[in-house]
Amino acid sequence: MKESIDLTSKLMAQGYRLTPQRMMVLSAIQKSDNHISAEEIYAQVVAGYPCVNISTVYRTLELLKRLDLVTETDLGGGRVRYHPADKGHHHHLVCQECGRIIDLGETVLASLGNRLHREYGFRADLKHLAIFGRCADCQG
Amino acid sequence: MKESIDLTSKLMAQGYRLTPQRMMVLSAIQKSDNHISAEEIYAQVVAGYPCVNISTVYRTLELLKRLDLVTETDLGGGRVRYHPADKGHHHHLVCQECGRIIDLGETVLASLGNRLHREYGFRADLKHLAIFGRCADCQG
DNA sequence: TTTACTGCAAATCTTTTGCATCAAC
DNA sequence: GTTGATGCAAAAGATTTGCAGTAAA
Repeated sequence: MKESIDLTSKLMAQGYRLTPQRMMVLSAIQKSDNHISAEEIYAQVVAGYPCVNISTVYRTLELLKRLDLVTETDLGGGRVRYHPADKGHHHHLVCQECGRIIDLGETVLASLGNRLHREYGFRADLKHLAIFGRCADCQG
Repeated sequence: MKESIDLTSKLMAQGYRLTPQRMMVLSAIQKSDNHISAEEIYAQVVAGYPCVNISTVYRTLELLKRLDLVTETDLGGGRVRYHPADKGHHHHLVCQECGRIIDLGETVLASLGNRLHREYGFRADLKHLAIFGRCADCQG
């Protein structure tokens, strides 16, 4: 359980406390094979510990983001999703038809990033990029 | 006033009515030199016609999108912006530091789109893409 | 005159916040 | 025992909806 060691040490290092709620939120994110929303995390946590409040989930997500244990991706349409930071950054192709999320390898957008920097002086945060469209299955 | 001819004919063609509210919403979007939010549109419209309600603005935006008179762009973080469809599609670089929005020409992402289609079979809707990061001025 | 559109108020939905209590250290 | 974290409830912000009155055709 590398991630719980990470959590413990990162929390301790900055004077935060290790609470069951925090462990459960992190664990829910680690367990999900892909991107999970705040509501879904809440549902998972409540299943094991019913009296947890959703505001705690939000506060914990805020903290875990700050500690770089989870990454937040804004998939548009108000859909904010989380995934473990240690699973690596990746880009997302979001199918607007079926909602499927396809991960792109980190390298795919590298040349785009370089070009944006060269031509616009813009440092793109391509880690959190979501590209919308239609996946192969949904093209009628 | 090409756009009001467009509006009139598109409304008539489908049995919709031409109301001052609709004209004012469209005009606010046309006048804005860039991307405008629902609240900003509302503020503009109210300035000229105080009793307009914001729900009418939202309903009108819905209609104008359906009629392809305005384009909606989700810039993330719950920021949805509108711009005239006839001003052409473009991509956006969004500075997370100062909020500035830089438009990219349509061609910049063409090769990316081709690659996504070739390698993933994914038809990317790059018209509405927003890329986050830091603009040249905000890199400390 | 018909019925689509509007204004109003209330409802949603998601996320945030104030505060008293509770528990990790 | 401290004081940071939690649960609860209420607030906030953005958007949607039901409904009765209004006005475009």
